[in-house]
Amino acid sequence: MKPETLDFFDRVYAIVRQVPIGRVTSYGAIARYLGAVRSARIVGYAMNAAHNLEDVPAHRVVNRNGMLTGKFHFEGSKLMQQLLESEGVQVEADQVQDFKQVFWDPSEEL
DNA sequence: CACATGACGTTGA
DNA sequence: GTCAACGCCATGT
Repeated sequence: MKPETLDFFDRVYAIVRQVPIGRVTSYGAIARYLGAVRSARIVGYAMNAAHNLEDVPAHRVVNRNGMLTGKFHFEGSKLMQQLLESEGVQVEADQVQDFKQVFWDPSEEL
């Protein structure tokens, strides 16, 4: 692992950790906040790496569509939805309901 | 060193 | 409005 990359990952983790309960954010929003608008995919990659870290609630991070794209990467396919619902986020068909409301933009609220 | 892959996003048809 | 293709950048082989 390269130090610089770790820094990027660390930044992503920092943002995800600061996501309020009952709120979700998107990979692109995080990438944009970090100034890496074109690295939205890398954010997802970071989540994959963060998969082992308990401090990083990856379940609060969804794609721009509000769809739980990474649910398959969790232990159980339903775990992600379960966690979100447990926090008060309505999820249906692997999609966050009222995504516009629960959406948390670090660039605006942080 | 070059090729293929991926928890995404944007643009064009 | 939906669907397909391209681009971006880090990782793994």
